[in-house]
Amino acid sequence: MPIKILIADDHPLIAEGIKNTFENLNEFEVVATVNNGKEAIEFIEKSLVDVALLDINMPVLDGVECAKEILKKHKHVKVAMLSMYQEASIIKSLIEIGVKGYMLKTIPSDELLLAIKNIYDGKDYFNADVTKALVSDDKPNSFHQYSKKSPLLQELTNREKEIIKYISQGLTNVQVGEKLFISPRTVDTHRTNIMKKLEIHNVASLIRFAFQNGLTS
Amino acid sequence: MPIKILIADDHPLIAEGIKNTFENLNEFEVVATVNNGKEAIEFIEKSLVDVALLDINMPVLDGVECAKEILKKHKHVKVAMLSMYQEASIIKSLIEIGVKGYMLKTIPSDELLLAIKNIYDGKDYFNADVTKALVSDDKPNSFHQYSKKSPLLQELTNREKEIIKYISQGLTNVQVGEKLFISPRTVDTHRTNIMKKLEIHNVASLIRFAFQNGLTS
DNA sequence: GATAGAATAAGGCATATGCCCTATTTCTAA
DNA sequence: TTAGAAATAGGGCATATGCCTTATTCTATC
Repeated sequence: MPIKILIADDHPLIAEGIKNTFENLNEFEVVATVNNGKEAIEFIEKSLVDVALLDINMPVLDGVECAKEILKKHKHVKVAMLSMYQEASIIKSLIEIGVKGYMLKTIPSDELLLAIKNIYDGKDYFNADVTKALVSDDKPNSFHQYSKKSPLLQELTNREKEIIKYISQGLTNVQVGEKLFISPRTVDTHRTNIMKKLEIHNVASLIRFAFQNGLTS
Repeated sequence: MPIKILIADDHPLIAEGIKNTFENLNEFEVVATVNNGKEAIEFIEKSLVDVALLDINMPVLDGVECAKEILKKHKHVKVAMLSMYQEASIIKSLIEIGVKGYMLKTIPSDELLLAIKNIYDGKDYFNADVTKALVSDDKPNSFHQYSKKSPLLQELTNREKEIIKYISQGLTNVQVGEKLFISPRTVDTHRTNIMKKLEIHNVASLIRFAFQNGLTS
Protein backbone atom coordinates (compact mmCIF):
# COMPACT_ATOMS: atom_id res chain seq x y z
CA MET A 1 0.00 0.00 0.00
CA PRO A 2 1.44 3.37 -1.01
CA ILE A 3 2.33 6.07 1.52
CA LYS A 4 -0.53 8.56 1.51
CA ILE A 5 0.83 12.09 1.29
CA LEU A 6 -0.91 15.40 1.82
CA ILE A 7 0.81 18.49 0.42
CA ALA A 8 -0.06 21.94 1.76
CA ASP A 9 1.44 24.93 -0.03
CA ASP A 10 -0.09 28.16 -1.22
CA HIS A 11 2.08 28.23 -4.34
CA PRO A 12 0.45 26.04 -7.00
CA LEU A 13 3.70 25.72 -8.94
CA ILE A 14 5.52 24.39 -5.90
CA ALA A 15 2.72 22.08 -4.88
CA GLU A 16 2.69 20.77 -8.45
CA GLY A 17 6.42 20.29 -8.40
CA ILE A 18 6.29 18.28 -5.21
CA LYS A 19 3.35 16.26 -6.43
CA ASN A 20 5.21 15.58 -9.65
CA THR A 21 8.12 14.18 -7.66
CA PHE A 22 5.93 11.40 -6.31
CA GLU A 23 4.12 10.74 -9.57
CA ASN A 24 4.51 7.32 -11.21
CA LEU A 25 6.04 5.83 -8.09
CA ASN A 26 3.81 3.15 -6.67
CA GLU A 27 5.41 3.50 -3.26
CA PHE A 28 3.84 6.94 -2.83
CA GLU A 29 0.44 8.47 -3.43
CA VAL A 30 -0.34 12.16 -3.19
CA VAL A 31 -3.92 12.07 -1.87
CA ALA A 32 -4.36 15.83 -1.78
CA THR A 33 -2.71 19.17 -2.50
CA VAL A 34 -4.23 22.05 -0.55
CA ASN A 35 -3.53 25.77 -0.33
CA ASN A 36 -3.41 26.41 3.39
CA GLY A 37 -3.38 24.90 6.85
CA LYS A 38 -7.13 25.09 7.31
CA GLU A 39 -7.77 23.00 4.20
CA ALA A 40 -5.10 20.55 5.31
CA ILE A 41 -6.85 19.94 8.62
CA GLU A 42 -10.24 19.66 6.94
CA PHE A 43 -8.88 17.00 4.62
CA ILE A 44 -7.19 15.04 7.38
CA GLU A 45 -10.40 15.03 9.39
CA LYS A 46 -12.27 13.17 6.68
CA SER A 47 -9.60 11.15 4.88
CA LEU A 48 -6.65 8.94 5.63
CA VAL A 49 -3.22 10.58 5.46
CA ASP A 50 0.13 9.04 6.44
CA VAL A 51 2.44 12.00 5.99
CA ALA A 52 1.50 15.67 5.89
CA LEU A 53 4.04 17.88 4.13
CA LEU A 54 3.38 21.45 5.22
CA ASP A 55 4.82 24.71 3.98
CA ILE A 56 5.66 26.91 6.97
CA ASN A 57 4.67 30.11 5.26
CA MET A 58 0.98 29.83 4.33
CA PRO A 59 -2.01 32.17 4.51
CA VAL A 60 -5.18 31.53 6.54
CA LEU A 61 -3.50 29.03 8.87
CA ASP A 62 0.27 28.84 8.79
CA GLY A 63 2.31 25.66 8.82
CA VAL A 64 3.39 25.80 12.45
CA GLU A 65 -0.13 26.31 13.80
CA CYS A 66 -1.38 23.66 11.42
CA ALA A 67 1.26 21.20 12.59
CA LYS A 68 0.30 21.74 16.22
CA GLU A 69 -3.35 21.11 15.44
CA ILE A 70 -2.65 17.94 13.47
CA LEU A 71 -0.25 16.52 16.02
CA LYS A 72 -2.72 17.16 18.82
CA LYS A 73 -5.82 15.71 17.18
CA HIS A 74 -4.49 13.19 14.67
CA LYS A 75 -1.56 11.45 16.25
CA HIS A 76 -1.28 8.82 13.52
CA VAL A 77 -0.34 11.47 10.96
CA LYS A 78 3.38 12.17 10.61
CA VAL A 79 4.15 15.80 9.96
CA ALA A 80 7.05 17.21 7.96
CA MET A 81 7.71 20.87 7.28
CA LEU A 82 8.95 22.60 4.15
CA SER A 83 10.53 26.01 4.32
CA MET A 84 12.40 28.54 2.27
CA TYR A 85 14.81 29.26 5.10
CA GLN A 86 17.01 27.40 7.54
CA GLU A 87 16.63 28.79 10.99
CA ALA A 88 17.76 26.84 14.02
CA SER A 89 15.31 28.48 16.41
CA ILE A 90 12.33 27.37 14.36
CA ILE A 91 13.58 23.80 14.21
CA LYS A 92 13.81 23.60 17.97
CA SER A 93 10.19 24.63 18.28
CA LEU A 94 9.12 22.15 15.65
CA ILE A 95 10.93 19.28 17.33
CA GLU A 96 9.27 20.19 20.62
CA ILE A 97 5.88 20.19 18.91
CA GLY A 98 6.55 16.70 17.55
CA VAL A 99 7.31 17.37 13.91
CA LYS A 100 9.24 14.51 12.29
CA GLY A 101 10.97 16.37 9.53
CA TYR A 102 12.14 19.73 8.26
CA MET A 103 13.49 20.38 4.84
CA LEU A 104 14.34 23.37 2.74
CA LYS A 105 12.77 23.96 -0.62
CA THR A 106 16.25 23.61 -2.04
CA ILE A 107 16.04 19.86 -1.40
CA PRO A 108 16.58 17.73 -4.51
CA SER A 109 13.67 15.51 -5.55
CA ASP A 110 15.40 12.23 -4.83
CA GLU A 111 16.31 13.34 -1.33
CA LEU A 112 12.72 14.35 -0.72
CA LEU A 113 11.59 10.85 -1.59
CA LEU A 114 14.07 9.38 0.85
CA ALA A 115 13.03 11.82 3.53
CA ILE A 116 9.34 11.02 3.27
CA LYS A 117 10.08 7.29 3.28
CA ASN A 118 12.18 7.67 6.44
CA ILE A 119 9.56 9.78 8.15
CA TYR A 120 6.85 7.26 7.28
CA ASP A 121 9.03 4.52 8.76
CA GLY A 122 9.12 6.41 12.05
CA LYS A 123 12.54 7.97 11.60
CA ASP A 124 13.22 11.67 11.68
CA TYR A 125 14.52 13.67 8.78
CA PHE A 126 16.07 17.06 9.27
CA ASN A 127 17.90 19.02 6.65
CA ALA A 128 21.65 18.67 6.98
CA ASP A 129 22.33 22.42 7.03
CA VAL A 130 19.76 22.80 9.72
CA THR A 131 21.16 20.04 11.86
CA LYS A 132 24.56 21.63 11.56
CA ALA A 133 23.13 24.98 12.64
CA LEU A 134 21.52 23.30 15.64
CA VAL A 135 24.69 21.58 16.70
CA SER A 136 26.78 24.72 16.37
CA ASP A 137 24.15 26.63 18.33
CA ASP A 138 25.49 26.11 21.81
CA LYS A 139 24.22 29.34 23.30
CA PRO A 140 22.95 29.08 26.90
CA ASN A 141 19.36 29.28 25.75
CA SER A 142 19.69 26.17 23.63
CA PHE A 143 16.77 23.89 24.48
CA HIS A 144 19.07 20.92 24.88
CA GLN A 145 20.51 22.40 28.02
CA TYR A 146 17.45 23.98 29.56
CA SER A 147 13.85 22.94 29.18
CA LYS A 148 12.96 26.56 28.46
CA LYS A 149 10.32 27.01 25.82
CA SER A 150 11.48 27.98 22.34
CA PRO A 151 10.33 31.21 20.74
CA LEU A 152 7.58 29.84 18.58
CA LEU A 153 5.97 27.99 21.44
CA GLN A 154 5.79 31.22 23.37
CA GLU A 155 2.70 32.04 21.38
CA LEU A 156 2.15 35.44 19.94
CA THR A 157 -1.32 36.93 20.30
CA ASN A 158 -3.31 38.05 17.26
CA ARG A 159 -2.71 41.67 18.13
CA GLU A 160 1.02 41.01 18.36
CA LYS A 161 1.00 39.36 14.93
CA GLU A 162 -0.88 42.39 13.60
CA ILE A 163 1.75 44.69 15.07
CA ILE A 164 4.54 42.64 13.51
CA LYS A 165 2.84 42.88 10.14
CA TYR A 166 2.82 46.67 10.26
CA ILE A 167 6.35 46.92 11.62
CA SER A 168 7.59 44.68 8.84
CA GLN A 169 6.02 47.07 6.36
CA GLY A 170 8.47 49.65 7.61
CA LEU A 171 6.11 51.63 9.83
CA THR A 172 7.38 53.29 13.01
CA ASN A 173 5.61 52.95 16.36
CA VAL A 174 3.88 56.26 15.76
CA GLN A 175 2.67 55.19 12.32
CA VAL A 176 1.46 51.82 13.58
CA GLY A 177 -0.38 53.64 16.35
CA GLU A 178 -2.10 55.83 13.77
CA LYS A 179 -3.10 52.79 11.70
CA LEU A 180 -4.61 50.98 14.66
CA PHE A 181 -5.93 54.04 16.52
CA ILE A 182 -3.85 53.28 19.61
CA SER A 183 -1.06 55.12 21.40
CA PRO A 184 2.49 54.69 20.07
CA ARG A 185 3.37 53.70 23.64
CA THR A 186 1.02 50.76 23.37
CA VAL A 187 2.70 49.73 20.14
CA ASP A 188 5.98 49.98 22.03
CA THR A 189 4.65 47.74 24.78
CA HIS A 190 3.51 45.16 22.23
CA ARG A 191 6.87 45.38 20.52
CA THR A 192 8.70 44.81 23.81
CA ASN A 193 6.46 41.83 24.64
CA ILE A 194 7.00 40.32 21.18
CA MET A 195 10.76 40.63 21.50
CA LYS A 196 10.75 39.08 24.93
CA LYS A 197 8.73 36.14 23.64
CA LEU A 198 10.95 35.66 20.60
CA GLU A 199 14.17 36.29 22.51
CA ILE A 200 15.36 38.88 20.02
CA HIS A 201 16.56 42.41 20.56
CA ASN A 202 16.13 44.53 17.44
CA VAL A 203 13.79 45.18 14.51
CA ALA A 204 16.06 43.52 12.01
CA SER A 205 15.64 40.17 13.77
CA LEU A 206 11.93 40.83 14.08
CA ILE A 207 11.44 41.39 10.36
CA ARG A 208 13.59 38.35 9.71
CA PHE A 209 11.28 36.32 11.94
CA ALA A 210 8.22 37.77 10.18
CA PHE A 211 9.49 36.77 6.75
CA GLN A 212 10.54 33.31 7.84
CA ASN A 213 7.18 32.66 9.43
CA GLY A 214 4.81 34.20 6.93
CA LEU A 215 3.74 37.06 9.16
CA THR A 216 4.27 39.68 6.46
CA SER A 217 1.32 41.26 4.70
CA MET B 1 7.83 25.26 -33.58
CA PRO B 2 7.47 25.24 -29.81
CA ILE B 3 8.40 28.23 -27.64
CA LYS B 4 11.82 27.48 -26.14
CA ILE B 5 11.79 28.19 -22.43
CA LEU B 6 14.65 28.45 -19.97
CA ILE B 7 13.80 28.15 -16.28
CA ALA B 8 16.19 29.49 -13.64
CA ASP B 9 15.37 28.74 -10.01
CA ASP B 10 17.53 27.50 -7.18
CA HIS B 11 14.68 25.42 -5.77
CA PRO B 12 14.57 22.11 -7.66
CA LEU B 13 11.02 21.42 -6.55
CA ILE B 14 9.81 24.72 -7.95
CA ALA B 15 11.78 24.37 -11.17
CA GLU B 16 10.29 20.88 -11.55
CA GLY B 17 6.81 22.24 -10.92
CA ILE B 18 7.18 24.88 -13.57
CA LYS B 19 8.71 22.45 -16.02
CA ASN B 20 5.87 20.07 -15.35
CA THR B 21 3.37 22.78 -16.26
CA PHE B 22 4.74 22.91 -19.80
CA GLU B 23 5.14 19.17 -20.21
CA ASN B 24 3.10 17.41 -22.86
CA LEU B 25 2.14 20.65 -24.54
CA ASN B 26 3.60 20.84 -28.02
CA GLU B 27 3.31 24.60 -28.02
CA PHE B 28 6.06 24.84 -25.37
CA GLU B 29 9.43 23.25 -24.79
CA VAL B 30 11.50 23.62 -21.66
CA VAL B 31 15.04 23.56 -23.08
CA ALA B 32 16.79 23.93 -19.72
CA THR B 33 16.29 24.27 -16.00
CA VAL B 34 19.23 25.88 -14.21
CA ASN B 35 19.99 26.78 -10.61
CA ASN B 36 21.22 30.35 -10.85
CA GLY B 37 21.70 33.38 -13.06
CA LYS B 38 25.22 32.45 -14.07
CA GLU B 39 24.13 29.10 -15.47
CA ALA B 40 21.24 30.80 -17.24
CA ILE B 41 23.56 33.16 -19.08
CA GLU B 42 25.96 30.35 -19.93
CA PHE B 43 23.12 28.36 -21.46
CA ILE B 44 21.75 31.30 -23.43
CA GLU B 45 25.21 32.00 -24.84
CA LYS B 46 25.40 28.59 -26.49
CA SER B 47 21.77 27.65 -27.15
CA LEU B 48 18.60 29.13 -28.52
CA VAL B 49 16.10 30.41 -25.97
CA ASP B 50 12.90 32.34 -26.66
CA VAL B 51 11.74 33.11 -23.14
CA ALA B 52 13.83 33.10 -19.97
CA LEU B 53 11.84 32.67 -16.77
CA LEU B 54 14.00 33.87 -13.91
CA ASP B 55 13.49 33.63 -10.17
CA ILE B 56 14.42 36.96 -8.58
CA ASN B 57 15.94 35.40 -5.50
CA MET B 58 18.83 33.19 -6.62
CA PRO B 59 22.36 32.55 -5.37
CA VAL B 60 25.55 33.23 -7.36
CA LEU B 61 23.87 35.71 -9.71
CA ASP B 62 20.43 36.96 -8.77
CA GLY B 63 17.52 37.33 -11.14
CA VAL B 64 17.70 41.09 -11.54
CA GLU B 65 21.41 41.13 -12.41
CA CYS B 66 20.86 38.16 -14.68
CA ALA B 67 18.00 39.90 -16.48
CA LYS B 68 20.15 42.99 -17.09
CA GLU B 69 22.92 40.87 -18.57
CA ILE B 70 20.60 38.91 -20.84
CA LEU B 71 18.72 41.98 -22.06
CA LYS B 72 21.98 43.74 -22.83
CA LYS B 73 23.73 40.94 -24.70
CA HIS B 74 20.91 38.80 -26.04
CA LYS B 75 18.16 41.12 -27.17
CA HIS B 76 16.18 38.37 -28.91
CA VAL B 77 15.51 36.64 -25.57
CA LYS B 78 12.36 37.75 -23.79
CA VAL B 79 12.76 37.85 -20.03
CA ALA B 80 10.08 37.21 -17.42
CA MET B 81 10.57 37.26 -13.67
CA LEU B 82 9.15 35.01 -10.99
CA SER B 83 8.99 36.15 -7.39
CA MET B 84 7.61 35.26 -4.00
CA TYR B 85 6.58 38.82 -3.32
CA GLN B 86 4.70 41.65 -4.95
CA GLU B 87 6.56 44.86 -4.59
CA ALA B 88 5.79 47.84 -6.78
CA SER B 89 9.25 49.36 -6.52
CA ILE B 90 10.91 46.26 -7.94
CA ILE B 91 8.51 46.14 -10.86
CA LYS B 92 9.35 49.67 -11.84
CA SER B 93 13.02 48.78 -12.02
CA LEU B 94 12.30 45.66 -14.02
CA ILE B 95 10.20 47.54 -16.55
CA GLU B 96 12.98 50.07 -16.95
CA ILE B 97 15.47 47.26 -17.55
CA GLY B 98 13.22 45.85 -20.25
CA VAL B 99 11.70 42.82 -18.58
CA LYS B 100 8.50 41.70 -20.30
CA GLY B 101 6.77 39.97 -17.42
CA TYR B 102 6.55 39.63 -13.68
CA MET B 103 4.55 37.02 -11.88
CA LEU B 104 4.21 35.76 -8.36
CA LYS B 105 4.80 32.14 -7.49
CA THR B 106 1.16 32.05 -6.47
CA ILE B 107 0.24 32.12 -10.16
CA PRO B 108 -1.94 29.18 -11.26
CA SER B 109 -0.44 26.90 -13.92
CA ASP B 110 -2.93 27.81 -16.64
CA GLU B 111 -2.28 31.50 -16.15
CA LEU B 112 1.45 30.88 -16.41
CA LEU B 113 0.93 29.24 -19.80
CA LEU B 114 -1.04 32.23 -20.98
CA ALA B 115 1.56 34.63 -19.64
CA ILE B 116 4.46 32.95 -21.42
CA LYS B 117 2.49 32.79 -24.65
CA ASN B 118 1.73 36.52 -24.44
CA ILE B 119 5.30 37.40 -23.65
CA TYR B 120 6.55 35.33 -26.56
CA ASP B 121 4.09 37.17 -28.82
CA GLY B 122 5.67 40.45 -27.80
CA LYS B 123 3.05 41.47 -25.26
CA ASP B 124 3.77 42.22 -21.64
CA TYR B 125 2.45 40.23 -18.74
CA PHE B 126 2.42 41.65 -15.27
CA ASN B 127 0.70 40.10 -12.30
CA ALA B 128 -2.66 41.72 -11.59
CA ASP B 129 -1.89 42.46 -7.94
CA VAL B 130 1.34 44.06 -8.99
CA THR B 131 -0.27 46.21 -11.63
CA LYS B 132 -2.79 47.34 -9.07
CA ALA B 133 -0.01 48.23 -6.67
CA LEU B 134 1.73 50.22 -9.40
CA VAL B 135 -1.40 52.15 -10.29
CA SER B 136 -2.17 52.98 -6.68
CA ASP B 137 1.41 54.04 -6.20
CA ASP B 138 1.09 57.68 -7.20
CA LYS B 139 3.84 59.01 -5.00
CA PRO B 140 5.88 61.86 -6.52
CA ASN B 141 8.83 59.54 -7.08
CA SER B 142 6.81 57.28 -9.35
CA PHE B 143 8.88 56.73 -12.46
CA HIS B 144 5.93 57.52 -14.69
CA GLN B 145 6.07 61.13 -13.64
CA TYR B 146 9.78 61.68 -13.35
CA SER B 147 12.54 59.87 -15.15
CA LYS B 148 14.34 59.37 -11.86
CA LYS B 149 16.04 56.04 -11.53
CA SER B 150 14.27 53.39 -9.48
CA PRO B 151 15.93 51.87 -6.40
CA LEU B 152 17.22 48.71 -7.98
CA LEU B 153 18.89 50.54 -10.83
CA GLN B 154 20.76 52.67 -8.35
CA GLU B 155 23.18 49.84 -7.98
CA LEU B 156 24.42 48.69 -4.64
CA THR B 157 28.13 47.98 -4.35
CA ASN B 158 29.39 44.59 -3.18
CA ARG B 159 30.36 46.03 0.16
CA GLU B 160 26.89 47.50 0.57
CA LYS B 161 25.32 44.14 -0.18
CA GLU B 162 27.62 42.58 2.40
CA ILE B 163 26.55 45.16 4.97
CA ILE B 164 22.87 44.47 4.22
CA LYS B 165 23.47 40.77 4.73
CA TYR B 166 24.85 41.31 8.21
CA ILE B 167 22.23 43.87 9.17
CA SER B 168 19.50 41.47 8.07
CA GLN B 169 21.01 38.90 10.40
CA GLY B 170 20.10 41.22 13.23
CA LEU B 171 23.54 42.66 13.87
CA THR B 172 23.96 46.27 15.07
CA ASN B 173 26.40 48.70 13.46
CA VAL B 174 28.92 47.90 16.18
CA GLN B 175 28.60 44.15 15.61
CA VAL B 176 28.86 44.51 11.83
CA GLY B 177 31.95 46.62 12.37
CA GLU B 178 33.49 43.89 14.49
CA LYS B 179 32.70 41.25 11.85
CA LEU B 180 34.28 43.26 9.05
CA PHE B 181 37.06 44.87 11.09
CA ILE B 182 35.88 48.38 10.28
CA SER B 183 34.57 51.25 12.40
CA PRO B 184 30.88 51.25 13.34
CA ARG B 185 30.80 54.72 11.86
CA THR B 186 31.77 53.31 8.50
CA VAL B 187 28.97 50.79 8.77
CA ASP B 188 26.70 53.73 9.52
CA THR B 189 27.92 55.54 6.42
CA HIS B 190 27.28 52.46 4.27
CA ARG B 191 23.85 52.11 5.84
CA THR B 192 23.00 55.72 5.07
CA ASN B 193 24.19 55.36 1.48
CA ILE B 194 22.18 52.18 1.02
CA MET B 195 19.05 53.83 2.32
CA LYS B 196 19.52 56.83 0.09
CA LYS B 197 19.91 54.57 -2.93
CA LEU B 198 16.87 52.49 -2.04
CA GLU B 199 14.81 55.49 -0.97
CA ILE B 200 13.92 53.90 2.35
CA HIS B 201 14.24 55.27 5.86
CA ASN B 202 14.44 52.48 8.43
CA VAL B 203 15.88 49.00 9.03
CA ALA B 204 12.51 47.32 8.74
CA SER B 205 12.23 48.39 5.11
CA LEU B 206 15.85 47.44 4.57
CA ILE B 207 15.35 43.88 5.79
CA ARG B 208 12.19 43.70 3.73
CA PHE B 209 14.21 44.68 0.68
CA ALA B 210 16.87 42.13 1.54
CA PHE B 211 14.39 39.30 1.74
CA GLN B 212 12.55 40.29 -1.40
CA ASN B 213 15.79 40.47 -3.35
CA GLY B 214 17.69 37.51 -2.05
CA LEU B 215 20.30 39.50 -0.20
CA THR B 216 19.93 37.51 3.01
CA SER B 217 22.61 35.03 4.03
C1' DG C 1 47.87 62.78 -14.65
C1' DA C 2 43.02 63.77 -13.83
C1' DT C 3 38.64 62.19 -12.41
C1' DA C 4 35.31 59.28 -10.39
C1' DG C 5 33.75 55.77 -7.57
C1' DA C 6 34.34 52.86 -3.50
C1' DA C 7 35.59 52.25 1.08
C1' DT C 8 37.05 54.20 4.96
C1' DA C 9 36.07 57.46 9.24
C1' DA C 10 34.03 60.83 12.23
C1' DG C 11 31.39 65.24 14.25
C1' DG C 12 26.95 66.25 15.57
C1' DC C 13 22.15 65.83 16.45
C1' DA C 14 17.22 64.59 16.13
C1' DT C 15 14.48 60.67 16.24
C1' DA C 16 13.42 55.84 17.21
C1' DT C 17 14.37 51.75 19.63
C1' DG C 18 14.65 48.63 23.38
C1' DC C 19 13.44 47.70 27.91
C1' DC C 20 12.90 48.35 32.66
C1' DC C 21 8.69 49.71 35.44
C1' DT C 22 3.57 50.32 36.97
C1' DA C 23 -1.36 50.51 36.01
C1' DT C 24 -6.17 50.13 34.22
C1' DT C 25 -9.70 47.90 31.60
C1' DT C 26 -11.66 44.23 29.17
C1' DC C 27 -12.26 39.67 27.99
C1' DT C 28 -12.18 34.75 28.80
C1' DA C 29 -11.76 30.33 30.81
C1' DA C 30 -11.80 27.61 34.90
C1' DT D 1 -17.00 34.63 40.24
C1' DT D 2 -12.57 34.95 40.10
C1' DA D 3 -7.88 34.38 38.35
C1' DG D 4 -5.37 35.22 34.38
C1' DA D 5 -4.51 36.69 29.87
C1' DA D 6 -4.74 40.48 26.54
C1' DA D 7 -4.81 45.12 25.26
C1' DT D 8 -4.33 49.46 26.60
C1' DA D 9 -1.02 53.53 28.27
C1' DG D 10 2.79 56.04 30.05
C1' DG D 11 7.35 57.40 33.05
C1' DG D 12 12.02 57.20 32.34
C1' DC D 13 16.40 56.25 30.28
C1' DA D 14 20.24 54.03 27.72
C1' DT D 15 21.30 52.72 23.26
C1' DA D 16 20.77 52.64 18.25
C1' DT D 17 19.22 54.74 14.16
C1' DG D 18 18.98 57.92 10.45
C1' DC D 19 21.05 61.57 8.12
C1' DC D 20 23.32 65.77 7.48
C1' DT D 21 28.28 67.12 6.92
C1' DT D 22 33.45 66.76 5.60
C1' DA D 23 37.66 64.17 4.58
C1' DT D 24 41.24 60.68 3.33
C1' DT D 25 42.87 56.77 0.77
C1' DC D 26 42.79 53.57 -2.79
C1' DT D 27 41.86 51.89 -7.11
C1' DA D 28 40.20 51.99 -11.96
C1' DT D 29 39.59 54.20 -16.24
C1' DC D 30 39.88 57.73 -19.53
